[in-house]
Amino acid sequence: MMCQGVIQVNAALAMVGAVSLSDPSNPTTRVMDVLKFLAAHPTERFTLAEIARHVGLSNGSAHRLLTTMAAGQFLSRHEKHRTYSLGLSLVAIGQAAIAGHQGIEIARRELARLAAELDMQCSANCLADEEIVVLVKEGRPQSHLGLTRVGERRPLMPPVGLCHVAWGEQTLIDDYIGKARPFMAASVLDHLRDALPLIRARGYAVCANGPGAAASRQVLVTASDQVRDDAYWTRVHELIGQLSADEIQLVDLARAEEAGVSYMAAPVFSPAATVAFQLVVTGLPTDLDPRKIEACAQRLCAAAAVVTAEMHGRHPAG
Amino acid sequence: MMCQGVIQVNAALAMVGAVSLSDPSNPTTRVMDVLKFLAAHPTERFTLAEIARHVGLSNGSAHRLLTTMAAGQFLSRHEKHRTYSLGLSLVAIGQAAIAGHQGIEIARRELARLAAELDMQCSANCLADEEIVVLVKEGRPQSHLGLTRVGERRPLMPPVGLCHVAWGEQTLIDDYIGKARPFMAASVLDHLRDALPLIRARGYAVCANGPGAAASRQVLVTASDQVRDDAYWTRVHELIGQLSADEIQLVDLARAEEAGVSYMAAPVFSPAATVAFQLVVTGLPTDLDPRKIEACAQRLCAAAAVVTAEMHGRHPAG
DNA sequence: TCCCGTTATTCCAATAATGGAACGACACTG
DNA sequence: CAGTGTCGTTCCATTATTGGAATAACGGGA
Repeated sequence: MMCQGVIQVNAALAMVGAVSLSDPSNPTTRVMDVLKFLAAHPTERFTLAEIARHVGLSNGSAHRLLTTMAAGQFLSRHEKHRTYSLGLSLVAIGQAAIAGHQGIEIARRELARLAAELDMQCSANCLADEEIVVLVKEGRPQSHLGLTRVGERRPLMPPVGLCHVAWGEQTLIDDYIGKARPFMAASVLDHLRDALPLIRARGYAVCANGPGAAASRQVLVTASDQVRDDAYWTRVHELIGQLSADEIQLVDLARAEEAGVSYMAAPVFSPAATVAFQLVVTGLPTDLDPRKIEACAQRLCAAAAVVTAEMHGRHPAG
Repeated sequence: MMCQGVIQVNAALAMVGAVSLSDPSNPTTRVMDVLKFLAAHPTERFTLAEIARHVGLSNGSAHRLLTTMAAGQFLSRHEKHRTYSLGLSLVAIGQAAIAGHQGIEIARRELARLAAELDMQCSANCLADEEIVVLVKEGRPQSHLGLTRVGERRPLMPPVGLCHVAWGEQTLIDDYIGKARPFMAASVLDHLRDALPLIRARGYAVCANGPGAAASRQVLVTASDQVRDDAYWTRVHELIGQLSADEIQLVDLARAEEAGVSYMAAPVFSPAATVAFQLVVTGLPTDLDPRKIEACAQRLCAAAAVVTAEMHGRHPAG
């Protein structure tokens, strides 16, 4: 029956607040979309027309939007080339946001320590509106693939964001699995479902490397430069279908020796006992033996625990 | 005749882009206003009604605005207390904005060095839509008055923002002086006018301490907590009228021994040869002799020059 | 516990923003 | 140097958002 799916979707929407549903063209959303788009490309500059295309605006609307934002220094405008990028006001606002979330600075400190100890790439990301947003990055700057650049956004789809999902609300879990279902073999889907309790029990998530993970990375990274059109989503969905069980969650750490570990993640909890953000370690050597991996994971969890503690977070009861 | 004033105002508006004029209730502006308000109070949390009052919105509009922004993690919502503050997405966007403005990190480094050397409070601020926005702060954290907190905003009025004005466009100068004119004695106004070429020649601005400066600080600081209503502007205007010539710009450094220096500022130029932001030193000891003040100023200018150079800025030809 | 002031949320008519096209300007190219 | 495509800007009727009041849900105090 199709009914169940519909009910789930409605529940999720009611949960979120139904704003995105009833407002097909919310002006607030457009402002945020412009900022999100520009934040995903911090070093580039875009013309009015480019931005209009990327966020789906008419030139006329984009013109007033960008002019207004530039007037307030939310965007900085390069007069010569008529291009826009994030403005200085956002620097101030970003600093203020950090001041309001003590966890961020603590996380940065711990991630830097972690990156130095393990000589790996460490980052933190949070969940924003069905997307994963990179908040902090420490360690070897700008990996060869430019994989995780602060401000970048990726859709919440396997195999990323598992910590957000594993400790998230039931509706989020249902949504996550629901989005993956059409593209996964039944056995792999079951593996994904079973992975969540395991992640909760272990306290961290670990994904194996492999052709699916690599291809997925490739697409997601290169795709961050382009519009998320139907072709993009088709590719993403195809890639999800190609993921192996180990690439979704590595149950048996011994199997890591085959292809290595793609990433490990551990959650940081907020005072409200929800996942504030997750700490991620990537760029692990491929020749790590299970013992080393276990040690890395424990070190990562320790860092996450420190951050949780210092920001007065609480581990959810269950 | 009144005509001249009107002409000036129209010129200024045409300059800015006339967006703020023709759009009495621009939805983009409202988003920015909410962010600006929350950024000015990074550590506090506000209810929907409070925010609606402060930015001048109806509860209904504020509700959808805040809900939408919270859904995208532009605001974080405290479910228990139903309060809002800046969200994690803004952390990412702020980091991205910093990545796009190389000058910021260089400025932070130089300001930190400066603060350490001089044991004073150093900050950087930029001009945004007729307001001064604090971008960076280094040195003794949170002065006794909480004078300059990152994200805070102050109206562009004497005696602040002189570097922005002195090297700014003629329309900005006219606007600045025009706004001050109604509240200043003619002689003081002349002093202000004459100060701008002096600042350009010296390469920095320096204001003396005194009753006017102190009172002004007091009002501006305490006022950052409240709505900018008519009463607020009346007080600001009164205070501007009370400023002495030395409090606007200290022509003779020897006179500093009387009351000390309120602040010193030097401009950092962008590649387009405009003022990107200004570096400010505050919290100077009151017992500095003119030689020491001169040395401080030169050290400040050196820092500004380093930042300008490293971000490939150009000093304006004139 | 109840009450009361405040707050969050929903709804609809009034209002202001939007999108599309047309214009003017620019840069690039052959 | 002219042609051509793209870009930025302006304009107006259509359309979606806004503001205000009514409603519901708190939360603090006695």
